Amino acid sequence: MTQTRTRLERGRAALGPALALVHTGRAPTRAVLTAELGVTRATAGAVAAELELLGLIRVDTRPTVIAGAQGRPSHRLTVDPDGPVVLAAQIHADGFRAALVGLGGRIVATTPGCMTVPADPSHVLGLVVGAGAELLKATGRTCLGAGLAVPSSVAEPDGTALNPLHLAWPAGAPVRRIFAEQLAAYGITAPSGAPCPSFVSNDVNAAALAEHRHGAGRGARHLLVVATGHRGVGGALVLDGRLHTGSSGLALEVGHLTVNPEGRPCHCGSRGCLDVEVDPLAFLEAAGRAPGPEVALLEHCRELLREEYGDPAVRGAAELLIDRLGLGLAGLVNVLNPDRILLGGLHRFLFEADPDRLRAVVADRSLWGRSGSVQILGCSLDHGSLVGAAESAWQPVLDDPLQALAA
Amino acid sequence: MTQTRTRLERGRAALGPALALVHTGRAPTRAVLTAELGVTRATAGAVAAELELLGLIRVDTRPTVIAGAQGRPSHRLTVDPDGPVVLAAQIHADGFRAALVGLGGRIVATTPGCMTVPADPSHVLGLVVGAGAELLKATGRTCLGAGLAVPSSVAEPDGTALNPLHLAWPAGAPVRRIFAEQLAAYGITAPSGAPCPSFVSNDVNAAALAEHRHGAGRGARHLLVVATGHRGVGGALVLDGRLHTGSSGLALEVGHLTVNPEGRPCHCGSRGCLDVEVDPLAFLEAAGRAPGPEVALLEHCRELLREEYGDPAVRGAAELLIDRLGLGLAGLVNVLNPDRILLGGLHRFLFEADPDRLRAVVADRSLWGRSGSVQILGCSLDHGSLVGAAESAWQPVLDDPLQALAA
DNA sequence: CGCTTTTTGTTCAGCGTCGGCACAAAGCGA
DNA sequence: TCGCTTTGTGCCGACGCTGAACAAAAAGCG
Repeated sequence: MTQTRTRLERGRAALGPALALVHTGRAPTRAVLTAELGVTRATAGAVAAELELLGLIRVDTRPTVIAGAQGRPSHRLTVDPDGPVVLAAQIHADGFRAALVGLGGRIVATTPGCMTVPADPSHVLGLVVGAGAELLKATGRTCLGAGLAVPSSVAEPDGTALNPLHLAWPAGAPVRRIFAEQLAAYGITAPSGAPCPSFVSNDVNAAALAEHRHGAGRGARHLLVVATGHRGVGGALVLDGRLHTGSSGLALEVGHLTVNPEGRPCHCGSRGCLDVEVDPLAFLEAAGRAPGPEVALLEHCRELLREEYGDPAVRGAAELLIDRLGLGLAGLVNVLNPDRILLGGLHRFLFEADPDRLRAVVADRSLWGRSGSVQILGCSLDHGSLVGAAESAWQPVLDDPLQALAA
Repeated sequence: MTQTRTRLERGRAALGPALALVHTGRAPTRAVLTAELGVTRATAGAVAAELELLGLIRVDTRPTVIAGAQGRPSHRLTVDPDGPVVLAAQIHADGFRAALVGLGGRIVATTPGCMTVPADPSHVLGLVVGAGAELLKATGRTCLGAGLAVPSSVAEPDGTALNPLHLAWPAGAPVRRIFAEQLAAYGITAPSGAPCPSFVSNDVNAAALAEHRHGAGRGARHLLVVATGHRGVGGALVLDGRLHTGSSGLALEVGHLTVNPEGRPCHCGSRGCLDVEVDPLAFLEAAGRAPGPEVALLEHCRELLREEYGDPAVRGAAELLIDRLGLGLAGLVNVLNPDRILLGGLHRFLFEADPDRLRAVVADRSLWGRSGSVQILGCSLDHGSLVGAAESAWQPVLDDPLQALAA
């Protein structure tokens, strides 16, 4: 009943991988695409033409000569800047943000960060989806999917938020269902009119995915991400380009690794957990500073570490926390053996205050710190969780562009 | 130059998956194979015929009627009992064992367990490969590959044993190279005459692979295996049918999780590690028993747990160790979120002494013990490491039978 | 004891896809 | 201006899969 818009002769199977290569910037030209896909030039050409016809990428045939290169100049491949987008949404303790994200992780449009206390899930998700609907109307873009990042474990396959404590939501809130309902309520659908494919994920998981594809995690085979927000520690693992969320979405709950056997009690029943030993409050307390207003806790820590690292109290507190963080990371290295670790939030600021100290602790306290060398870096994206939420929504398109665009 | 032995018209891509299904017993008939592969009956028929022609499986066309089934009886698919084998070898603290293992994890022939102190790697590997050569000569089987399991971390990609402490080998011994050399020295080659494909892996990793394919781990998506041998604790993780060994082969070093903050010092520099808190010596000491001879330590523990569980000292020691093991497992559950855990060695005996206690501890001490339900079982194979070593050697055949048999 | 129904195995035509090849195009350097 | 190198494109042939028709082997049923 629907006309086949293209007669694709070859390259159907390579369509997804090809799009993923352009999406992550690993295929700047058609020649590179040919090599990366391991197909003939003919097939790569057909694939590029088809992706252009689908409105996903642009093939720039103008002779853009690369200096020093011999032979005929290759056609440049870029993500179509006017192509379709996905709706990305992020909820955090202080508010929310909605954005439209194109291929390549490019934020096409975004709301300002909206400050509000996200008490009731339906209400907040209504606000953020409503903001997204405004953006869609204003830009006139087609929307292929929607992704949401929340600061909570998300149980699979039901899509419920198990511990959205920082949001004051009820535990077990059916976030995926509410998100889908709000999308429907605001009339956000797939081009076909079918319900918009929607995805909910933990914010650190989302950020890890974004970093792996567009940030400091590019090229890592086994990427471990550990980050603090205002409270609590989150972890994520990207294995061979795919998020490892465990059998029920609850993997990488790294907040309750013991990093200080004589430490303060944790709500989990144990004591000295990473969650309570290496967070902004613990840092400020160790540095002998007043905690200040809740919203600015993290920024306060960053300022201290940047401006007052000469102060022995600050430096001592930092070193104490770096050592404990290193102990936790070493435990994870022993279990996961990643080739790269990215740190976010306070962990990143602590790391950047004294990179060598953290590296040394991890190497000393992990069994094969020296042999199984692991690279440690800070997260590099400004809105990692937001872009990562978009990534999860892009995934079906990257897996099978034809099917995803038809739906 | 070499004649193509078969004219394969269809099913080339499905050949490997089909063999894997028969290998793991998930395709007892051609009809099931058709459904599992998601191809047409025609393709499944061609695949089965080709695999039979390659001498890997048998298609039994005799009318083996299954009671209660309507319609035409399906042809039964079985692994060819007279087909090719791989050489499997295992080194442990007390000696070694060599075996020939066919498809389906069937041990076709094996040496008795040879007791010796495996001091020099070249010497022991010479002995075990020599024993394997004898078996090959005696049975006249063709050998498609060789796998070796050792009680040590094996670094990738170099194939060196990093901590073969229980073998008194030097750390960093190039086990993979030595194994390949000994295979060449004993004239064990691929049918083509090329060097025999050889693989070295950690013994717990090997056992995990075997359990996943032929034992208590069948059907698990994320399988965690934790086991003790005589000394030390090993872990392994099978993700979606593939062993997760980390970026340099050193993942799942679970021996140094802290399970008793005030515990005994460990050689790793920390204290209260799983490695020293839940092993046979710790158990016997807690039970107030004399350790006895090194070789029989594990068997001694098993006897105690089976015969004298009524003794309050034994029971108390068991419960203490179960609680500590549970704490360690809970940490792993938080990080990995597996859907099944298998326990081996002393851990298995402790678990079987009081399954409910261990399950309760894991549920209580892991964050989502109740929600993300994890199944705990004991290992089920007699020679898991041996069969697992064979599995690693079978892998290329399962991935691409045509290429593997041609090589 | 036929016949029908159900399920499975086999053969064959059709065709979608892909590799390989030849040719054209586009820049560089002598 | 003429090779040389690299890249893009059209065309042919072949591989390998789907689908359908047909055959076979049991169970159910009057």
